[in-house]
Amino acid sequence: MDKFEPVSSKVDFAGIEAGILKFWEEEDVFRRSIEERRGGPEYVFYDGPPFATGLPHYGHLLAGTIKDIVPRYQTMRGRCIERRFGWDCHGLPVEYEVEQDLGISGKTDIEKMGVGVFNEACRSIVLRYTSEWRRVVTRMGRWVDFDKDYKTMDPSYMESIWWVFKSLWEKGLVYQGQKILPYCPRCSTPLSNFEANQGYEDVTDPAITVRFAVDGEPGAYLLAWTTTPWTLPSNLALAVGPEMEYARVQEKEAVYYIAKARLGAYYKKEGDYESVTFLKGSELVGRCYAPLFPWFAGMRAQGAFRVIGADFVSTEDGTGIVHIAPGFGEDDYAAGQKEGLPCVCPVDAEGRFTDEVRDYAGRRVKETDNDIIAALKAGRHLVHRSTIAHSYPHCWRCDTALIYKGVSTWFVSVTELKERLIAANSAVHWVPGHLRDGRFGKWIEGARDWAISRNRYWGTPLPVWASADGKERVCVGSIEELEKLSGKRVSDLHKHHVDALVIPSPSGNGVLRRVPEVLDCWFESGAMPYAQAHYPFENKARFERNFPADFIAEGLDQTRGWFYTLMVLSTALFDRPAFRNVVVNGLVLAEDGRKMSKRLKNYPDPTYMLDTYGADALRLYLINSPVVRAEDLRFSEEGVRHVLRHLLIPLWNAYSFFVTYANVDGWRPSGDGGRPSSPHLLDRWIMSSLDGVALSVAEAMDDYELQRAVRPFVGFMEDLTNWYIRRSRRRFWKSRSDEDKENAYATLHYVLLTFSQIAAPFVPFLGESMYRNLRTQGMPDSVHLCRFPAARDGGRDVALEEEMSLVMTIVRLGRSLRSENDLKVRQPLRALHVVSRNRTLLERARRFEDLVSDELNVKQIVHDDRDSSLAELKAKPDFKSLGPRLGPRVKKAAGVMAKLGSAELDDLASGKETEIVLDGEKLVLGPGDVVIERIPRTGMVVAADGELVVALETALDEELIVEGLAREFVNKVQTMRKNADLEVTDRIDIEFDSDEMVKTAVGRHGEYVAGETLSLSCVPAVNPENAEEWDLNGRPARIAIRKSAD
RNA sequence: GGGCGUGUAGCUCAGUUGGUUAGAGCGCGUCCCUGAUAAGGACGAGGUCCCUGGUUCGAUUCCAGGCACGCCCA
Repeated sequence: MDKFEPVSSKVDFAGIEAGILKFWEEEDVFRRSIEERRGGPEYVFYDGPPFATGLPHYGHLLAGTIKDIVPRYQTMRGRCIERRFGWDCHGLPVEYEVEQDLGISGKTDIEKMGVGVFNEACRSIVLRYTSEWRRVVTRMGRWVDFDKDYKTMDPSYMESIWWVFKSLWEKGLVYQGQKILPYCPRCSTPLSNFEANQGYEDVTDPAITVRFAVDGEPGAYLLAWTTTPWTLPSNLALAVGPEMEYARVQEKEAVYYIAKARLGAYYKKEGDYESVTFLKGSELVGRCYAPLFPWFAGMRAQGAFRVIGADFVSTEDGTGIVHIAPGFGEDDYAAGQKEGLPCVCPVDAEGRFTDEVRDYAGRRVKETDNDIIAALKAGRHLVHRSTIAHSYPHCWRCDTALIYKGVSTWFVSVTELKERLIAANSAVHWVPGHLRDGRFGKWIEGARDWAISRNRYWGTPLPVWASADGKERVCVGSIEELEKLSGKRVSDLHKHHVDALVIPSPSGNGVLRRVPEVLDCWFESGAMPYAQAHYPFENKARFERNFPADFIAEGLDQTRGWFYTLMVLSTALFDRPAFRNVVVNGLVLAEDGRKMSKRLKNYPDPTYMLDTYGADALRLYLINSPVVRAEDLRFSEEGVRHVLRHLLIPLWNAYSFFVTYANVDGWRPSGDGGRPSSPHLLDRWIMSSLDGVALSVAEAMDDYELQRAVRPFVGFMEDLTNWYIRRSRRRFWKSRSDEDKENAYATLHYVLLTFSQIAAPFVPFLGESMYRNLRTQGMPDSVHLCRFPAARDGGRDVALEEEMSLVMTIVRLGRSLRSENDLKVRQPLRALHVVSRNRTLLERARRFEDLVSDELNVKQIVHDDRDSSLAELKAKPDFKSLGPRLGPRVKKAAGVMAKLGSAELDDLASGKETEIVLDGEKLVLGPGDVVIERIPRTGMVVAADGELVVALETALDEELIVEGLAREFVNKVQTMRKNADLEVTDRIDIEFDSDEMVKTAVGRHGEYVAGETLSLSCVPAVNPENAEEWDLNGRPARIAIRKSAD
């Protein structure tokens, strides 16, 4: 290979990416990037399993990008990182889909058709989108192993879950209890609270006020308010706030008790009742009342139907007297427990009244509201009836209104673990950091016991076998154990297989059968660290060596999901967090700030984005945004295009520039592609900047701050393309090869090659494409097999970087002066004055004299240390220094300093001390106490920045004008060359016609014109053929170019 | 109602260990450049740094209380 692959400046990123994907696959690069690091330090990554019931969206692409960048970077730091993809296979979403597919609904239907049939149907659909996922994830450039993926329905995975469960069981952390949970009557299952909260919707419900006749006070009633009339048959108590004020309202025919604060809501004016007296809630506590319905009236003997005191009673709405049904509300249940009340729950698994409530037996509870209200009215219990619009939870999957009811459920006692959870969490590095003690920390502190069981079918069964009376229980922790206990072969742990197995009672009392519940899929994903490794049945030593994970990354929604379940299980099992570093990403919203919605079509299709802009642009756009710090991102196609235009294309152009000229010159890197030792200041500067970038990127990546890691790219791209290459272009173009040209090539080659390595984790395709072409012999065939470029010790030359930034300031000021004075850069000027009292600064600027004069097209740079003639000096206090010293007098001092004379100002500017008088007191000012401002004197072509003043000599003489014309002429010819699509190496012949001045200019600067335009001849002609009209600084010209014969 | 986060230019976002002159990109206007061309440069307009108090010589920054938006929890 004696040339680089030609690189066109016209670039098709999507096409390049396709080629790189093919290369990765054919050369097995991903696998090699792991295998080559075997034996080295391992870096452990856990991938949170998605439900594959839908297609990946931007949220997945974002998380996937983070999950790719960090391991790619760590791989380049020498770590060995396995990345297994995972699939969340179990759970309600799948069951729901199958119900839809099969056209059935609810537990009755499922059991009628057979759990085995149903579960196998579930198994058959869970993986149906996996190939689509694989395609998109791969297209994004993410390296993750789909072949060695883990599935939560694998027998080995499920066996480990059993081991986890049994471990908790043995630690006494699992218990079965009754809890009031949000319950979906359609799915026949309790939901966790965080699931219930996913489905709040605004609905209108009945809101009725009913009266309860007080025992021993004929005609007196307690008023209670409820939005769930169907819970009234189960009423067992009424609660009041003991400290709250209540009113006893005397109406014509009855007496009503109601909270004083709620009087106004029920009585518009005082005349609505006859009289009113007040009493404290505590005075009502203990009074008894008559039940509304007969069915549980017998409970009176057990303490029901009396007034109790409770602290949750509020007067925000209702009557300040709360109807208590312990079977149907969390507060109610807790109050009931406290008061020793019985608990009734006459509702079956499908949300229908049981036979206990005779009148409504078999009917869905919500559907009985109206009949119950009618019955109450008939019984003269109803006082008021209206409706309320409020937010009420619905099943996040099937949209059915949830009910709250007591359910027999298995729990992990998280409350018992709380202190240990907090301790484990304190060791985790969260990005952003506030999550640790903020949202996640607070969540743990307030954690309640975790309901882990589901009364469903498609999930890992609880490995508990119990006797009919529930007194004997055996927890099984492995397949082997189950085989031994049941005497049967076991190959599948799903419900329809293991439910058939019975275990003989250890005490000889018949057989134990498995309890019906399956585990919540959150329990399964939380067990992922162990289960994906089939721990402890396999990989024991390896797992223990590599636990916890170094890194995970998911969305903010996992605070109460995966992050939490991972933490609970790892703490329960090992008293450690399951991950050391976690990057939390925010929500990707549509550009209009709303959620992305397929229905609204308010976002561009990911595939279209990938095809149009490429994965690298999309990745970089996502990463270079606050969404990697858990903030929201409004996704905008414009933003992706911006990344492409301002980062990727400039980089590509720089690369294309290099390759094009290197090939023209037949330049090849000598040696190993290591850092060249050029004496040229530009070369040394760009390499120093590059070191700075490598260092910043590494630092940010080591802190897991991805946006910070990407930020230096922007500045570097500016420096490289807009300064280094532009300023160095001539060094590449000059026809003679010499040492300087060699240095220029070697430097740019080194910089591009190194930068391809720095950028590789972020833009893996572009990085790879550049690297593959630029790499030298002996280097790995993929950039992703390289070591990340570390900033070399002493490689930085910070002084040089500061110098260059000074030079850039001078140039910026000079350009600004030209622009203000309408002097185009092509017009040479006599001189630029660089003026500063700071000799060091002048000295530094002097080193780049040639660069500045060339850039600003001036014949001479004049350095001077006297700035007073160009700019007026003004002094202001340096508040940082003088503020603490003078305190309140600092403002006065500012006034005095504003009036300083030129002699004093001169002294201060020259670094001498001076005195001012403040409140009659002498005050010595050192140079550190003042800030000197330079205000360019009006009427002069002067600009200032800090200690620096720059002035431009604008007078033109004949020589300058002629030279300007020559430049103008060259410029037009170049435009014509380009319009004619000539190669940069093509030679041309020029004929032109213009006035004498132009002819003089072309004649006098003939060599320059020939060199710039690669013209073999350039002659005046009377009427040149195919000439183009031009205006050269106001002089008409006709120019014709023709590609030379040879 | 509670928790967490966010609030800086028309838009997207940096920044501020407290220092009197708050930045970038996009967009807009004027001009320049045209061998980086899906570009580039200069200049300009555009800001009560959400509000109110407090601490301080000095607050966009720290503290307290509000407001708005988002997410989470009730």
